[in-house]
Amino acid sequence: MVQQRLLEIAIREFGAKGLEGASTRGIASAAGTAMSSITYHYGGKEGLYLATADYIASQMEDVADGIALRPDELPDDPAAARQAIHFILSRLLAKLSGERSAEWALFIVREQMNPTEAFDRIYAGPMGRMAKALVELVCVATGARDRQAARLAVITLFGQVLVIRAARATCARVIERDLDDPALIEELGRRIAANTDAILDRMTAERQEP
Amino acid sequence: MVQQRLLEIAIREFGAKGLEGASTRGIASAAGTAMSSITYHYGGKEGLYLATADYIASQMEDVADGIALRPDELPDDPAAARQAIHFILSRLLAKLSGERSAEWALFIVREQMNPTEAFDRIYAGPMGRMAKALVELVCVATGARDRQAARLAVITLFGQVLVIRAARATCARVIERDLDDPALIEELGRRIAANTDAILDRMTAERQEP
DNA sequence: GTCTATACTACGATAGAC
DNA sequence: GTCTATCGTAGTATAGAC
Repeated sequence: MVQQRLLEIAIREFGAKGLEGASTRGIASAAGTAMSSITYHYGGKEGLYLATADYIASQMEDVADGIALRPDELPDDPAAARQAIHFILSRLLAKLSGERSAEWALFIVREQMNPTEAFDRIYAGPMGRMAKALVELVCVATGARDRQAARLAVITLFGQVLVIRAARATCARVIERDLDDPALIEELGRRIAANTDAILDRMTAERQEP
Repeated sequence: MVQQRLLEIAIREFGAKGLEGASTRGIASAAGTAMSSITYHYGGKEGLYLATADYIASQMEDVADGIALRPDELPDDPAAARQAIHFILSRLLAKLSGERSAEWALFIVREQMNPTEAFDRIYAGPMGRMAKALVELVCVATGARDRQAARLAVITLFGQVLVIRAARATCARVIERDLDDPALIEELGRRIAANTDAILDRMTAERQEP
């Protein structure tokens, strides 16, 4: 399918060079088609850019696959909530450390720092649902009274996982090992899980004596 | 100074569009000079790109300013080491949450995911020294026997801070408040400090019963 | 040291053949 | 639905005026 090939290449090109920097000619020729097919299918460069964001959002569905994210599905006892947090974070780590995430990571990070309509489309998908679910789960797991504390905790928990992708070269130098080694990622996952438990324990304690 | 103006604009342009995507004409005209002055001063586009990396590294000196990073200057008792970790992380948070870091952040993140010689130059500066120092400090603070555990912890600690820049739009949506608000950043700093203590405590405990 | 002038390649959009 | 052809604009590099 021409359209699918165009979108796959577009993720890489827009990720590497941005909306302005990327060239429709380059994308089209890499996809083995004529430039004018972008005009035909997406109306132009901006149209392809937004379609790429939608495509990324749809690709993220499998990260959330099998995870209960709907507010009414979330557990209401602390232990189960904590387990759900561990599950989501380990799923995210598997995704972010995988080779394939490298392709759309730069696209998303660019939108994170300089959001356009494309970010709205990405966040409207599994990403936003996962973020909302994590806040709820942290509230349940720690019995937090104010949501604000849970929100701050969620972004620090997420940061622990994000770093393997967003600061990949630094991680490689600090750890001095091949980041593609599954054993290393598993080790990092255990570290993150232990950190998460330590953080949630402390937040539970904070609740008693603030 | 023409060269300084050129470098400031180059950070933004290369950050937004990468080496290929950015245009020397665009950089030169935004800096109010002719394109050929880039050829004169830096030999061409690649030369300017590497000079931009050096410039970023030099700009990072003030993040490390006043922080003891030389191996022989590091404290050797756990409490002082822990305090030094807190100090470095809070300094990093102040820098990464500040408006000015937005400019070079994309340049660095791009190099993180797709490292070139430019990353070597950046990492050779304060960034690499800070990473090395953090590993040592975590070892001292927790009495860790193996360095590998300390290395993994350092990248998760760093991730907590990095997230405010690398996933800025997501943070804004999760927290539902203005990320430029200094009070919010202070609140986040307290959360990170508490998390860090919880993590270091747990690592110290892990050492006794592994 | 900074500029203009020039040569050549590549860009996005569009019209029209098939 | 996919292609080629063409338009006007913008890209890098280089040579040379001042």
